[in-house]
Amino acid sequence: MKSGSRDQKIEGIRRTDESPTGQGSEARADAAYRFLRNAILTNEIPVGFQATEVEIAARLGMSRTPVHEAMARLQEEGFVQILPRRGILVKGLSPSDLLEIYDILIGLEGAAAERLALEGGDGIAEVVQELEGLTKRMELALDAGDMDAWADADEAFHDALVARCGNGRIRRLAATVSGQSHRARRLTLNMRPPPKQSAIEHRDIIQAIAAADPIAAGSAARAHRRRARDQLVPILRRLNFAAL
Amino acid sequence: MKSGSRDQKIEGIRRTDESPTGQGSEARADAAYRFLRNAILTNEIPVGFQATEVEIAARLGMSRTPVHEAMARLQEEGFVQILPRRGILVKGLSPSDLLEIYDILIGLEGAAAERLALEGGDGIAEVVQELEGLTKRMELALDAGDMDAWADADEAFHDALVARCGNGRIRRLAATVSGQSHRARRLTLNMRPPPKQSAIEHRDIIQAIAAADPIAAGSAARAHRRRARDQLVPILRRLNFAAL
DNA sequence: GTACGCCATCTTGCATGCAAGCTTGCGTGC
DNA sequence: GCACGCAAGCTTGCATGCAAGATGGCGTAC
Repeated sequence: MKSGSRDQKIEGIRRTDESPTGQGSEARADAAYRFLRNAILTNEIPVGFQATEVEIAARLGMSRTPVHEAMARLQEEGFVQILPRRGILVKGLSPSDLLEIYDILIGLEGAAAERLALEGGDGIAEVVQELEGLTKRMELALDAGDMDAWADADEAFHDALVARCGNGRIRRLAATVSGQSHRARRLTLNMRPPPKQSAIEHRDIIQAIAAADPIAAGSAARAHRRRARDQLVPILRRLNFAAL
Repeated sequence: MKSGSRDQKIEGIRRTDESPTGQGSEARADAAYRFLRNAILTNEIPVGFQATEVEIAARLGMSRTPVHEAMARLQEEGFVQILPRRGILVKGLSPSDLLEIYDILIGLEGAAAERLALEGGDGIAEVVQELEGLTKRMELALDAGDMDAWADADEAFHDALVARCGNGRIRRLAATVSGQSHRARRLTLNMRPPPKQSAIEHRDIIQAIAAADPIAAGSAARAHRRRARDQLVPILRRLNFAAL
C-alpha cells in the first residue's frame, strides 16, 4: 500500500480562463504549483501523502507535463520529495529542518529591517504605520484569546516587513522559506505560552526603523526571531515529532 | 536580427553516461541547467544573448522539454528572462540588483557565522583552520599581485562559511544568490582599491567563531559584507552600468 | 510619403507516445 | 521454510505533435 490518504480530495482547481498559453505564462503549470502548495500548506494534502504524477494530473484535470514542472519546483522548495520510481511524497518538517528555516528567517528579516531603516525618510512613515497597525491587531487578538487571529496578524507583520523592504529577492526568498514553517507554527500555536512578548519586540523593530537606525533594526528583528526559534524548536524536539 | 551573439558556441555538454532516466533524476534537464548556468557565469553566453528554446535544444543535442525545465529554473534564479513570444534573454545585473543580492548575502552569511559559532566545540577547529587557510591564501595572492587567485580564495572563504555552517538550506540559497554576483565581482576586481582590509575582517569572523561568540560572529560577517556592498555598488552606479 | 490594418509566421505551453530502469512479487531451488 | 533470481508492471524522463496567441512585416489607402 502506498499511503493512508490516497482518497484525499484534490478537486477544484481554479481554471482561470485567461490565455491558456501566452503571456500569462505557465498557466496550467503555475496553477498546479499554486494549488498543490496551498493544499499542502493547509494540510488538505497531509504529510506522508504519496501519489504519482499521473494521479495528480488526473485529479487536476491536466496532463503530466505541467504537474511534472510543478513538482520540480515543490521539490526544490522542500515541500515534496520525488522518490526514484515510487511516486511523489509530501514531506514533513523535522525539528532540525525548522531550525534551519528559522536561522534563515533570522538572517533575511534582519536584512529587511536593516534595509528599511536605511531607506528612511519618505515612504517609511507609511510602513511604520502598517507595522504598528498589525502589532496592535496582535495585541487585540491576544486579549480576546483568539490565537488564530493573533497568528494571522503576526504572519502579516512578518510578511509586511520583508515585502515592504524594497528588496524583491528578499521578499520572494522569505515567502518561500517561511511558507515551509507555516504548518509548524500553527500546530504548536497552543503549545506555547501566550506570546505577550511578541508585540513588545515588534515595537522594538518598528522603533528602530522609525529612528532610521539600521543596526538596531536588524538586531531587534534577529533577536525577535531568535527567541521564537528557541521557543519553538525545543517544543518540537520534546514532542519528538519525527516530521510534521 | 535577434541579437549580436547568436553564433556563440554552446557545444560540448558533458553527457555523463549514467542512467538517462532513473535515480540520477533529470539527467538532461539537469545537465542543461548546469551547462547554461555555468556558461552564463563564465560569460561564454554573454548578457543580452537571445535565443529560442529550439535553438538551445539543438545546440545541446536534446529536445525542447529539458531545456524548457532548465529555463524555468534559470528564470526563477534571475539569470534569464523568458520574453513572451520572443525567446529567452540572458539578463544582466543592474546596480540595484546587486544591492539586493548583497543585502541577502549579508543576512545569510551573518546567520551562517552565527550558527557556526553556536555549534562550537567539536568540529569547529577544523572549520576554523580551513577558513584561516583560505584567508592566508588571499593574503599570499594579494602580496603576489594575483588578483584572480585572490578572488578565488575569497570566494572559497565565503563558500566555506556557508557550506560548513551545517545548514543545507543556507548553503543552497547562498550559492544561488552569490552565483548571480559572480560576474559583477570579477568585472570590478581591478576597479577597487587593493582589498587589504578583507583578510583582517575575515580574521574577525574566524576569531568570533573560534571563541564561540555567535553575536560577534554574525556581526563581523555582516560588517564584512556590508563594506563590500558599500564599496562595490557605488562603483557600478558611477560606471553607469545599465546591466552587466 | 506615411500610417494603419491584416496576414503569416514564429514561439511557447501542453498533450501524448515511447523507452528504460527500478521495484516488487512470485516461483523455484536448496 | 527461507532465500535468491527472474520477469512483469509501474513510473518517470524525454521526444514529438498540436494548438493558440502575439509580433512583425508587407501591402494598401490616404
